[in-house]
Amino acid sequence: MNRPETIAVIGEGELKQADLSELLPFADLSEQQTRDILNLATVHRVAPNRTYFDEGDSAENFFVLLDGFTRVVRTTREGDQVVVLHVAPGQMFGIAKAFASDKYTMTARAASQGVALSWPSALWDRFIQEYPGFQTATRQAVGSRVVEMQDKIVSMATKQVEQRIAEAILRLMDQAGKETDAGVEIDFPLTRQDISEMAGTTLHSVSRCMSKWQKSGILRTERRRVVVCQPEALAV
Amino acid sequence: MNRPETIAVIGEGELKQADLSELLPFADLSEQQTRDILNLATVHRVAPNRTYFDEGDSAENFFVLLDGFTRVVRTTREGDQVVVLHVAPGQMFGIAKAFASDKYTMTARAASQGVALSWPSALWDRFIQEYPGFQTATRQAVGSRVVEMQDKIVSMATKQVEQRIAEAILRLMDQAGKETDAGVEIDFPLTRQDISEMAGTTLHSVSRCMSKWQKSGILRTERRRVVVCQPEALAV
DNA sequence: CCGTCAAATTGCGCAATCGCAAAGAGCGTT
DNA sequence: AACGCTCTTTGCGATTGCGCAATTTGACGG
Repeated sequence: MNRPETIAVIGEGELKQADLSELLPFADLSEQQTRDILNLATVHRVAPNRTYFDEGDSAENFFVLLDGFTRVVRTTREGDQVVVLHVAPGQMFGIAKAFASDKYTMTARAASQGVALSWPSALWDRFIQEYPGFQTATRQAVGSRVVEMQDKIVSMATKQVEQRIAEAILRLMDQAGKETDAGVEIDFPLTRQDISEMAGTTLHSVSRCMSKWQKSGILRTERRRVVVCQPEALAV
Repeated sequence: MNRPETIAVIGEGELKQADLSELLPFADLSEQQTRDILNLATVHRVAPNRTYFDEGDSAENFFVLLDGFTRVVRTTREGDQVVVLHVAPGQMFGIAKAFASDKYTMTARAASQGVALSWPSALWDRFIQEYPGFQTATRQAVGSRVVEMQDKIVSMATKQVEQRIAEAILRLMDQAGKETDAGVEIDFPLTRQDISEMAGTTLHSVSRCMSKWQKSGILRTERRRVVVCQPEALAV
């Protein structure tokens, strides 16, 4: 994995080509190309729980996440939030252009302090034509997100709450797992409410489940922190 | 809407450009181009409940549905089927190429007798380059299906079974509704089991709901047939 | 060090929905 | 016309998971 923090820390003026070239969408570019792309980019730093963009906004930009995790969320008329998918560093999001849409259909909310680059949507087609890896990267982005959504639908249709919670945690582990001596820790603050929004249930059920797992030693939790000790026990 | 049956009925040798040009992916083409595309196409006729392709198959072709309805389905290890989305005539499906994938991730099963055209996936990139409408059409196809999946996820996470069943029926109405004097009829055979797979519930719950609706005059059903009399009553 | 607030835990009752089983109905086939 | 098949209906009991409320815990700011 790339260490995108370096970009974030050193600030816009000093963005290095080396970093960008590790991002999938911009692989295999010349130095000059990389520099051009960076010159067109805007850097966003978003505090936890704030949004990169909101559902219904006109889709002026597309993004690549450099650091932090982002939840892509939909809010119902009743005010329930549902997490439709998760974005990890290195991935694109807000790619309405790939859907021939001029509005974002969901809200992108930072799960933890986040850094992203964005470009005006008007550049989308130009990037596709000029940069060979971009087309492929967008397809892969779309593909993996479609698969993620499929899995979620199947899971919600057929699995019980407990299994769905387990799946949500396993997925977070994959995306944001950090090895520690006690087990794999999920690398950003995570409330029961957050998990319930991913699993499509209530925070109560999540709390009960996780208490039970804590008792049997499968995982350990403190406030907003989760460490998974026995991932096998969560997988069905 | 186009009347794709004409294509189906008259057979491959006589496919007419006029029909193809009404399909979104191939809008705005010259006669010569249309002819070229048709020459490369294969016609598929698929009986109800048979598949165009199966989950895991290598994605050799992409399809455009001409006639009939198709369910795109995923099967769980336990054997439960979940309908992830529905394809109506004129739409593309099996577009693994748009997801940078070389395998189908789902099964496409004909809900009713169906006719589709297919092309080898190898032609995908060529079509995108050569035919202006194709790129846009694929983006729209992907976009609308992503939205459909989003809606489904939100719906399954927040709505009760009864509302989900109602939504499934309303969606079918939109896609396959045929006006009759009694109301809008869904234009292909549809079992309780089918509906339950769409709504993510059991056929029993579907049966109960629909009996209730039948009693209050909201809809009328016979074996495998559904006529919706008061669509407003189903919308929340 | 204390006050305040958000997050997490837990018990209890209830409503929704599943699962099973049995019976009935419609349709095509022989 | 009878048979067999699939689809449908319905009742009932078992569970799951939700909703509410009270309590506890931990973090943060002053």
